[in-house]
Amino acid sequence: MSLRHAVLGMLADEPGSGYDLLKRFERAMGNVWSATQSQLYGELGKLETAGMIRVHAEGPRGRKEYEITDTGLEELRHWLLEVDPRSAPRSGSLLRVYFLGSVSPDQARGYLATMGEVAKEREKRLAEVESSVDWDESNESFYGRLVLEWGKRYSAMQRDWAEWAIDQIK
Amino acid sequence: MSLRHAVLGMLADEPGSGYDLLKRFERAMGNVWSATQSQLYGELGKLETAGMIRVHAEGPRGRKEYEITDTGLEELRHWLLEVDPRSAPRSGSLLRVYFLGSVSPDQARGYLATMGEVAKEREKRLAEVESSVDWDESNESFYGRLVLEWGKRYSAMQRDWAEWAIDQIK
DNA sequence: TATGACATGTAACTAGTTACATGATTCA
DNA sequence: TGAATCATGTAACTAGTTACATGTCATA
Repeated sequence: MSLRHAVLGMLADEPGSGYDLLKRFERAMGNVWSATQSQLYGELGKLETAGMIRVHAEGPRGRKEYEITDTGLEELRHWLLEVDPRSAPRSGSLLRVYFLGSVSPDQARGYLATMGEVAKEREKRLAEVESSVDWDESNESFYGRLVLEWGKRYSAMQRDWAEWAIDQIK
Repeated sequence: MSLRHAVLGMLADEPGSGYDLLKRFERAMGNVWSATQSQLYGELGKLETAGMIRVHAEGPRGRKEYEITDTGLEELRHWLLEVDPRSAPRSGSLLRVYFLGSVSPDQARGYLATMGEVAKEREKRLAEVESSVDWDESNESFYGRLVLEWGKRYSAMQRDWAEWAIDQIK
């Protein structure tokens, strides 16, 4: 149950409405987690019921701005420090590679080439994020940069691997 | 819906029972996808109803050995070649990094160190798989090796990144 | 005044997890 | 004969997706 913790983490950085959080998912955090609008509003409701967040301001158009409570902060820290971070790996694109024996070598190379392209696009997008975000001295910026660097290394790895893999298919 | 395709892909390599497939998930494919026993048997039932697999032999203890049908092979190829492989990224361990500002620098370093350890364990496990599997000339072996190489590169990247990240925290 | 961004919610579905339940076969 | 492994299934739950539904506010 990580959406819950993503929401708590974002609200620990700064309060915001469901709409705000959705933007933040799309923008900075989209690389490592995503959520649909529907799921997000549902989770906000549950977190409020559980006393982990509370409405601290209301705005126009029914806007409800949430902030994290002490209970919520406690839950966030518990998750960060005491819950085993290992999770079931789930990579659809790598899963496909296993089964490329079911198509022709040319088609297999084509698939791997697409994987390489996707990695390149990702690198490009991350470079844009890097230059467009104004990195201040906040914790959010600091750890955000660590995650960004991870994304860059990951994309580069994937690109190199895809090129290598294409060469392996005679 | 990738479990369905994982099952089709495995049965395209060779027929097997639910129990067999479960072993294969744990063993070779665990790095990129996993499934619970419960989910697997459910999916086998649905695939049989859909005419994508069929029971081709029965054994002791109610064992049902499935094989893929032409309809199933068609579905597998469709998925491999025509379905956009991009999927929502979902990395719980990286998500946590975003929020390390909510704990002390020491605790943050501790978390990153754990990530590095996990990567090292993974490298070790993959090395064991590499030496224990008998890599023949089959397609399954060939593409399996590509995936294994990906895992090795991924783990090495993660380990290096974790070491770098720890150094960033003053 | 109409368009686009802001803003929230619900219903119905698919995917995945955890726990329970049962029984057969092998082999030490 | 007892333990490990083989083997399948169901029930109840949580997580995530897609589609629908509604309305407000700013501004061009």
